[in-house]
Amino acid sequence: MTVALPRVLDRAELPVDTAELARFLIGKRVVRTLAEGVAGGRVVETEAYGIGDPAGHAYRGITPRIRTLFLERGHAYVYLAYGISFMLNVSSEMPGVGAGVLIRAIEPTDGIAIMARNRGTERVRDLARGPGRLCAALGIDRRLDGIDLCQAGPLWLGSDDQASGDIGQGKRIGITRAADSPLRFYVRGNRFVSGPQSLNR
DNA sequence: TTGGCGATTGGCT
DNA sequence: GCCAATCGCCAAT
Repeated sequence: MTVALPRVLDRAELPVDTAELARFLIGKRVVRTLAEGVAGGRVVETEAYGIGDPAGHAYRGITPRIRTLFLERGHAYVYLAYGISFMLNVSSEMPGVGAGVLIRAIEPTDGIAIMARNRGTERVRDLARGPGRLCAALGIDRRLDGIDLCQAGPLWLGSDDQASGDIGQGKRIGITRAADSPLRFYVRGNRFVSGPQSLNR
């Protein structure tokens, strides 16, 4: 089943601060347009990698790979982690400043059959629970690095279609530097959020 | 030119 | 819970 498509988010709506943007994106929609149809869902988990963050990829300055993290807020930064999984980030600050928000999980709403095929599983809960799974489900790779997410196209951000629920905040997952900063945001109790249950209450 | 490493995942114990 | 898979990047040689 497919829900009516949301409105494309306007860049002016996006908070400039990285942590604020990470919280703002909870409940928004990620929409992927593929040859087979539209796929996507509601954002239920994000992490902020802000200015001067030792865990952020931009910490050591700009390089060719992370160039898109320095684009004006609302652009995609896609990279390959562990040689296995792609990660989708939303650039989050003013042009020339390197920072972003990692989209860690979405609650599938559209194109579930497409995502199931891309993921090789029928279990809806497992389609996009985790940043690598999310990219696999939506067919996101480096070809989408740098695209504008505030414009209708192959991948874009849409408005809320319902209240996002109670938002929790806690430590980020899977990092070693600055590991204790509470920069992860999630919908409390939502079963499409990744990580152990103990972190999602 | 090279070696160590990482914002993960899935399978096995 | 533990661990291997897998590869692009980049700091250091």
